[in-house]
Amino acid sequence: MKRLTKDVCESDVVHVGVVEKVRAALPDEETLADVAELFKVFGDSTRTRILSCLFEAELCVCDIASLLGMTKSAVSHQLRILRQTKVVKYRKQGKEVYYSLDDDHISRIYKMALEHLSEDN
Amino acid sequence: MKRLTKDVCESDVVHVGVVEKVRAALPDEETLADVAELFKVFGDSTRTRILSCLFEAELCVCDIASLLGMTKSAVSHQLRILRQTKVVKYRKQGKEVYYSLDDDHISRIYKMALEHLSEDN
DNA sequence: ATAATAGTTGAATAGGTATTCAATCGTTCA
DNA sequence: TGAACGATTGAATACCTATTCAACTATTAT
Repeated sequence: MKRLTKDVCESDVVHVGVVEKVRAALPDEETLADVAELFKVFGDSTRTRILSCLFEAELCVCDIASLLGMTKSAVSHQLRILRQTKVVKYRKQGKEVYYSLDDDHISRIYKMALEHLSEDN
Repeated sequence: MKRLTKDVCESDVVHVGVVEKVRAALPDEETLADVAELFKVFGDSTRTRILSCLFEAELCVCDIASLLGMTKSAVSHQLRILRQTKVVKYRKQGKEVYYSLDDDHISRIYKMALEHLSEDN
């Protein structure tokens, strides 16, 4: 994804002082990658739609598929990603699997985004 | 990205009552698409790294390229996305273009994500 | 045991996207 | 004016990813 090359800016015009200060303050690469990873999960409208359903109620795969007008397969693939990233949890009951939000950080972040979008119209 | 198919779940086992309640409570598609769009911007580690630099100081393209070890071109491409989505703003001074964060919703959302990641270790 | 249904999974495909490369624009300075 | 540099841009490429399709598992009911 990222690769070093020649043209990295060897100029003398770089603001050395500021740059060094900023470099020292940066979080480590791993943390930044984790942040990006978390946001990537939210950065898909199918997953966003699934989450907005689960804000309202615990639902089975078939319910979600019905709400989104999508196949169970497509929904299940996305639920797998949400499961792996600990965004949703599930319980099995009979033939059905019920999904719900794993913790409320999720809805806080989501609601903050909605707020952001509405405030600057 | 999304497409209707036959297998959408025509089953009678769907929880009709709950589903209708949830459907009524859902935000409109456009809002959900906007939310996903916003998160998508954060869902790339290059952009996350750029933002974490801009949390610290206003910087020119060359500074950022230097900090990330990337070409000015690659950085500029990502800055364009951040500009278009109103996440960063810029001012031109001489030959250089200085970038900074557009509003502080951005850092609030970002910091909430960091918090989320650290809390559940 | 068999049929039916809920859900999952892997492979294939199609669409999306980040980086590179080369060309270009705009500004400054000699 | 022309050279140098910061920055942007478009096209090409290579990688990533969401959905489809078909096969499969597990559970329930007849």
